[in-house]
Amino acid sequence: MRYDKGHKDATHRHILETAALRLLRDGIDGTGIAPLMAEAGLTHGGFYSHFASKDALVREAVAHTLTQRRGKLRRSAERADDPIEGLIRYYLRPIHRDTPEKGCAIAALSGEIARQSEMTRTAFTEELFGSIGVIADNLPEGDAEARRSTAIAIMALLAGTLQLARVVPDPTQSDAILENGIEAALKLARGTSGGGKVSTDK
Amino acid sequence: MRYDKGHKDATHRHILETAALRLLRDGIDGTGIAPLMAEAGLTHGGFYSHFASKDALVREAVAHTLTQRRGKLRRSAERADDPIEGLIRYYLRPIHRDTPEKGCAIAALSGEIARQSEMTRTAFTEELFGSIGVIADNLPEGDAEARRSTAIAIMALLAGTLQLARVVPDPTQSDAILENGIEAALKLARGTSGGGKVSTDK
DNA sequence: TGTACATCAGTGAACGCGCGTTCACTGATGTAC
DNA sequence: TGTACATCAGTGAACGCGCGTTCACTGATGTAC
Repeated sequence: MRYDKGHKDATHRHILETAALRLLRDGIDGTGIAPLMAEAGLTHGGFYSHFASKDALVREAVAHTLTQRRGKLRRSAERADDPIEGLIRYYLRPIHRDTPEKGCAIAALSGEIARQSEMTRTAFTEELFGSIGVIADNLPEGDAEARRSTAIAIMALLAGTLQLARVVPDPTQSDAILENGIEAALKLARGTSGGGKVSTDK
Repeated sequence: MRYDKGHKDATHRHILETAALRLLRDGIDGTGIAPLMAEAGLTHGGFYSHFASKDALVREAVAHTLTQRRGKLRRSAERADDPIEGLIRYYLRPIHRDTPEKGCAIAALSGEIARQSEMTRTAFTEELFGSIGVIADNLPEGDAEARRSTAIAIMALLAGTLQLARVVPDPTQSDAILENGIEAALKLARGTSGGGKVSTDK
């Protein structure tokens, strides 16, 4: 077809973005090459002129979406009066539970990523620590090392909370899990110095 | 063959236990009926005289293993001087990260369970709250409601931490995540009243 | 006690299907003359 | 400016394979007589 310059790159990115949404929604094993390419408006044969393998796609798509979402996470903190509270409440929004393709790749995929090739796990780890860095940057107290430690725990708590909220079918119970996760994350964020505004002060 | 009474029940349980290990190790999509039955020393055709479907097996196997492990979790608390610290340290042992079939089904499977039938999610939820109950029973302070809330957060933090530790390929970094999870879980467990023995008191 | 038969847990071939991957091909367009 | 050709992103049939599920069958043993 001899498309104009940049056409292939645009297609590549389009496949990547389509893949990211499907991976978040259906998981790695649940995402087939042929249906994915069809959703991107292409036929499956062309896939291998863009990616060496499904594993390579997963690696690239997950890194792509995590890098992109990291900016959204950062802005959710900047937008709020209390940055870390803004970030936590943004992450645990009901829409991020109900629409996994809008939610976090760490919550949606870390269980499956743990069973992938070391190359994929390494790529994921880099992005993971990028997101942890955004959390650390918005913590109100402590030196860099202490904030990093707290940020790791908050990341684990947020991802774990979103997963449990997705498992529980009853909406009321699931909402309570999200609210509970917000309170606990704030407690971790505010350290040993106090209960914060969410918990009932005396 | 006309096996003696109780033989079928024994086989059923044997399949269930073999399935639980494979599910924890390979995930739901990664567990095939034929290889599973072969590992149990049977042929795959017999599967459907024991279970109505793969979905039914998953439901039953995950419930089975979670009920069983709940006892181990409870004993890990009873064994320790500080029950909740014993429980947390038991859950986040490196062997539970390195050998998923010995670890927690909530950490290994909640990502995939979120995509299963509502029937399976309901069964899983019941077991989930059973485990949360064990954590709540071992918390040192607060009324029943407060302990339950804290227990939910600790459950999410522990499962999230184990998942992140499994993703990260570097052993030193992964160990640090586990240690960090222990500290954070203890902080949540000990509430607003103090830093506890793990964090550096002044 | 000895024989005939009913039972039913387990067998293994077969089903249609979707998977990841390969490959000979197409055909629109940029480039060379 | 007009024609011939090279390029290469995308096509679609085909590959072997493992999946979940079905089903006619086997054969050891408990039971009936």
